Amino acid sequence: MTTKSHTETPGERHLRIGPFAELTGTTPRTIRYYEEIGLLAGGGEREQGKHRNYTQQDVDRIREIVRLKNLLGLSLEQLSQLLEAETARAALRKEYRATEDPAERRRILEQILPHIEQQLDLVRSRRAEIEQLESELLDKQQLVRQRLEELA
Amino acid sequence: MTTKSHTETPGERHLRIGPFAELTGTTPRTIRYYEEIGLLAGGGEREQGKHRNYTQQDVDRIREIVRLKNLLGLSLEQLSQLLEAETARAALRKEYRATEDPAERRRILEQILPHIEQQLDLVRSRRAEIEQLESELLDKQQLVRQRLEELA
DNA sequence: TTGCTCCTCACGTCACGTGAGGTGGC
DNA sequence: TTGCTCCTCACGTCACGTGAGGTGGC
Repeated sequence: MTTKSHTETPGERHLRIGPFAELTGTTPRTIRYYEEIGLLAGGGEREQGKHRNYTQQDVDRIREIVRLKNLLGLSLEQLSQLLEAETARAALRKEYRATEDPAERRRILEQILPHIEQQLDLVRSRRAEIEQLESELLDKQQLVRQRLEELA
Repeated sequence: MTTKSHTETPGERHLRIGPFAELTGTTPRTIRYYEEIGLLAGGGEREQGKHRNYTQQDVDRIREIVRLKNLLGLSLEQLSQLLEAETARAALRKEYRATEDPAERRRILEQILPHIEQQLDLVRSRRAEIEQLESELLDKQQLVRQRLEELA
């Protein structure tokens, strides 16, 4: 067994695009496309022609993108805006940890709340639509079952 | 006020593509495209160049397509298959109404059930995903709120 | 008859899929 | 060194959007 020349850190760029895509439920082409349109900073600086490398944080980020895209049916344009807010939030978190001042901390936390609210609104209205569809299907099912009973 | 030369029937082809698209939450282009790929029988027989006309039934059908597409994220290929089953079900309903034989009716009803089950499965797994996302967001929100309390 | 809506091409776009031909790195 | 994965074009595809130029029907 070979030994790594350095210890693993969570932000280490040890993932190549293949395994990275697999971990995020996408394909290498999708990852390159997201980089192309600016959704994803291309695995750090990289000389032309060299391989992309990703971190575990990148995995989390893309997983989140894919999830929102699939579940909410957002365009990459819309996702891009949502992610800008997400990035802004990450910056705020950093600020948060950097300060000890309670007033400052309160200001930061209060900025985060409306962003969560916004996502919750999207998710809730989707859930309402799904539940509506589900209940209609259940009604149909019930109707058919009832008729079957009547035939017995 | 002008009088129609005939009485309104539910299956009457009185809708032109514009209002039809609006009623279904789509665009004329989308409707033509669905016809092009065979998802929709093009508003009855029609001589080349003449206007398409649709019925209220068509409205219901396309609304259902759009809903399933948006909520479940299905491709038109997958929808096409789902709609074949739907069409088969419509045929079964007709058979159902045409017969009085209880054994025959039972057979028909039992064919319909698994189809509803299938759609329910799709819808339920979607709902589970949405609910998972929602609960994660609620957790985040709760965490931020708690920290705000601690600062007070 | 005049407008408005509709018609049919046909090219554009978004979000990737799919090779082709070549290079990087364990 | 050999394979495998990665690289960059670049064209294809799905689900429409968007004109262009022309005709239908209240």
